[in-house]
Amino acid sequence: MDRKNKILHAAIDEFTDKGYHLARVRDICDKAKANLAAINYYFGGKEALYHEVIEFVFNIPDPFDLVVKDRTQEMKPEEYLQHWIESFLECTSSENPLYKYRYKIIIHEMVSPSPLLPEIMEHKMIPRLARLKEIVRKLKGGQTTEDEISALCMLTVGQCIYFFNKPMVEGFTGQKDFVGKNIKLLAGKIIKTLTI
Amino acid sequence: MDRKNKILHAAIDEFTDKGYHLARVRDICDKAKANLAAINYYFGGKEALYHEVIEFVFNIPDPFDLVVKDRTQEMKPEEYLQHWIESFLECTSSENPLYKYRYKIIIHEMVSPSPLLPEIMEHKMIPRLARLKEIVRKLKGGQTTEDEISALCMLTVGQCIYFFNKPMVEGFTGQKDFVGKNIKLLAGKIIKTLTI
DNA sequence: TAATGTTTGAAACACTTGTTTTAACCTATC
DNA sequence: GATAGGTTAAAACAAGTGTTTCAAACATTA
Repeated sequence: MDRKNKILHAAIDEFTDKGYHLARVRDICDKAKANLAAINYYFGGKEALYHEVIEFVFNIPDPFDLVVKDRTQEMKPEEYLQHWIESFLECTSSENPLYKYRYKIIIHEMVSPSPLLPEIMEHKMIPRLARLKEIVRKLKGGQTTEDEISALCMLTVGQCIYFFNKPMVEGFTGQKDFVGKNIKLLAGKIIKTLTI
Repeated sequence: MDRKNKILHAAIDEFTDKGYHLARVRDICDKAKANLAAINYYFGGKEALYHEVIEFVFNIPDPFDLVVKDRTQEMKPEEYLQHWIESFLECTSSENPLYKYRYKIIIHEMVSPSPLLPEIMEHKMIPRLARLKEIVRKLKGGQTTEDEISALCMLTVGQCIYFFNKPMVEGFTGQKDFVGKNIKLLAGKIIKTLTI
């Protein structure tokens, strides 16, 4: 792997772990075994590097995208949402860090926004949530209000994303892999939020 | 209000807003109109000041405590949980910042832990979650597994705490006070997670 | 009032952090 | 091999950040 790519991947690690503000360019260079000046040489600065990290991370296809592919139209809403929720939970407990990057970035941006949040919001998050909304509307039928659709979507996301809270889940259950062990149980409960 | 108290309250503002690492002692002093050296004079340093902030914030009685008081034993689990959830949602949308402090600290600690997280976890959070667990166990009866009880509690907290995400909720619904407007709707959905 | 202890304020200190500079080091092309 | 263009490395810079210093100001009490 060339140096630029090594820096990019070290940056992904650092930014997803600490968030934009607490990430340190010196730590990124150390991880990449690169000189401090390399970030500015290759990327133009911390913010520009973060921008490339965002582009990379939000283009990683997650397990859900792989399962669903182009079958969105032919899938029943229940089936689609079942996959959506299980994939989400899998990401929170997966050994593969690739699947966690996106959500880690989102969580950091929600708590300590970077200068790039408006862009991420507009181009990465709103479109994704809009697709979820569409499917939930299909599931619930025409008589359901817009507010109720929004509420259902957010309750679903809230239930899933909470399990990225490693210290919380471990502190509360005393278990290291509670989510991985209980994906079916959790997904079953969450899908009921939507179907009942 | 004496200077020490003014600093404490400015610190509460700053720490709950930015979290421990991104809070700036200079900003706290500016807010309190105090000299930079005052923090070290009165409190002994940034971390010691944060410690006092934690003690203060976690001792503010929230709306739930006020309603329930000593009636925990005589209340039906359903009633107790109904209050618990509605109070939580009220905190997320309340005009009164007092009720938000605790949750803001928790969220920051989960995402970017401070040196005080282990203490907060042990003395402030685990006991509170244990009480919730107890009530949920009472509600679900003896045949329910420990993992299912834990799952239900975390799904409940996850649903509630998600609504502290101002940028998320506003970006997704396009509304400034979605939660305040829809507390009953949201609480109704969340309580179903537990009762069905 | 004088003496004592407490509080305040300006400056400086030591360290961190993103960026820039400048020279040395490759490497491909003629 | 000489040259030019791209790459790397060490050092320095400027701004930020928690802490400390020390003398002045203030308040309290004998």
